[in-house]
Amino acid sequence: MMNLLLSQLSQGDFKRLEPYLKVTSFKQHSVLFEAEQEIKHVYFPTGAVVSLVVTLASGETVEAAMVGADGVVGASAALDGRISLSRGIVQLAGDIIICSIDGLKSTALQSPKLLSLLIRHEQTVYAQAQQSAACLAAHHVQARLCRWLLRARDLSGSDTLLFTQEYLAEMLAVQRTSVTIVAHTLQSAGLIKYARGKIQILDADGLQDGACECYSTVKRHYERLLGPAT
Amino acid sequence: MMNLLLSQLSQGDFKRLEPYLKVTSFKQHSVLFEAEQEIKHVYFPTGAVVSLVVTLASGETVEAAMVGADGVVGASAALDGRISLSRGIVQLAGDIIICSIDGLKSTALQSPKLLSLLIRHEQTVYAQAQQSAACLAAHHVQARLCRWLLRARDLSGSDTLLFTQEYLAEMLAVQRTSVTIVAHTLQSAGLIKYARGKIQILDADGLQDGACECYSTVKRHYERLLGPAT
DNA sequence: TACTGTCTGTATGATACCTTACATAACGGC
DNA sequence: GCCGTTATGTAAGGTATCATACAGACAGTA
Repeated sequence: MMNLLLSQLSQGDFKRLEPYLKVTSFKQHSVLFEAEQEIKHVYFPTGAVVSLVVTLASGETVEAAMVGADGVVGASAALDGRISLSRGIVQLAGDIIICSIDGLKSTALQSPKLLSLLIRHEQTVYAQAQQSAACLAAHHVQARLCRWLLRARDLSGSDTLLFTQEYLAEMLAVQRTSVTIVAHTLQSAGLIKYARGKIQILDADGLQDGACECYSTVKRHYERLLGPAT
Repeated sequence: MMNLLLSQLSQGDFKRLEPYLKVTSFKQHSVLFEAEQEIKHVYFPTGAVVSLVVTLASGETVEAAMVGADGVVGASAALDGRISLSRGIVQLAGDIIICSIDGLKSTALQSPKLLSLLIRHEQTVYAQAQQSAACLAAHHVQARLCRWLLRARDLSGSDTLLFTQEYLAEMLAVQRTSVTIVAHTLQSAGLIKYARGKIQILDADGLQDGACECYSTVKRHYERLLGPAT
């Protein structure tokens, strides 16, 4: 599987970027970078799914955005600033194409097409963050969980997701017991099936009915800016 | 008063941009653009303060970021995409320097300095959005109000702010009655004084003690990327 | 088989905030 | 000064979620 941004590059651009690329496998829960640290690499997931999370002084973490093979992590900071704004963690294990920030920046400044892709992609991530803000303020845990599962499914391309309720709780910024309750509800409704860290999505359409609008809003923004993600 | 981004441009860059600039006054609550619309202009506030808000299907609005003379609104979309991701509203009346998106884009592609400023600024807005997400998820109304008032004070440069509780409630994504209660508490504590849409900040340090970490986190991100805003 | 750690279920009281409703108070126009 | 409008205060019941605690179920290991 390839990364959707890289696959949109011209052959020439890709050749120019290629010397700086290196594929690496990451395990679930790996931390790619911490917030407010100098970053040295840019991450183009191919199989892995990465989340950008804010960490608060209390230790609590809140997810702002999720990126998979449809995007890139750290590109904006690579172009300028060079400091991460959030923590980047691997939600779902898989491969990531790592690129040096200097390689990306020099290539982007020579390739309007690449620069354009990065600028538009950055907007899709921004759109996710602002939608997360609205979602956390206005929507209930159950709708948020449905949204989250659908998003993880889209990015992983699989109906089986390896997440414990504990972990979901952290991502949704709620208590673990709250996740237990709504997960139970969703299972009773026949939408999902889960056991000990393994969640199967049985009825994606049903999940979408239960999800808040944020799922489709984020998708719409993405498709407008970068085309269908298939 | 000048815009902080524009004032960092070289004389040559500014001269190139100048033909596309036009100062306009905006009243409070003006809508600069709606979400998901084609944008034609970029906004450099000088006296005005602008908020970027997400509107949900329910009609509820949630603020993701606030920009004043320290920044620019719509620049990222101007560089590419050309579609707004959120609604832009004027929080506090004042002047805004309007620039055509074509003018900004062509100038930015010729001026690495301007492009760099825009890219770094975009990150400060992203940082606000993700912090808003965390804040809405984890922090109480009182701390959020303190944060919000301090931010509005910084951007307006004034200790007197013209906001009704109704309006504050919308920005904080809570009920008006909740604002009344915490505003009353803050007034009793001698931190603010308010009456019929006019809020005076009496003790900014006290407010900062009551505010959540998000206020200083956002400020720190900004200063790292663009220097002290003074 | 027993043991241990992890994951999930459930219960219970607390609480921040919602929702709705209505009362009071200030301002602006006439 | 009167009156409609807007802004703020307050009350009372409801609810989603928190916080904490503990119990049961499953998987891996010895």
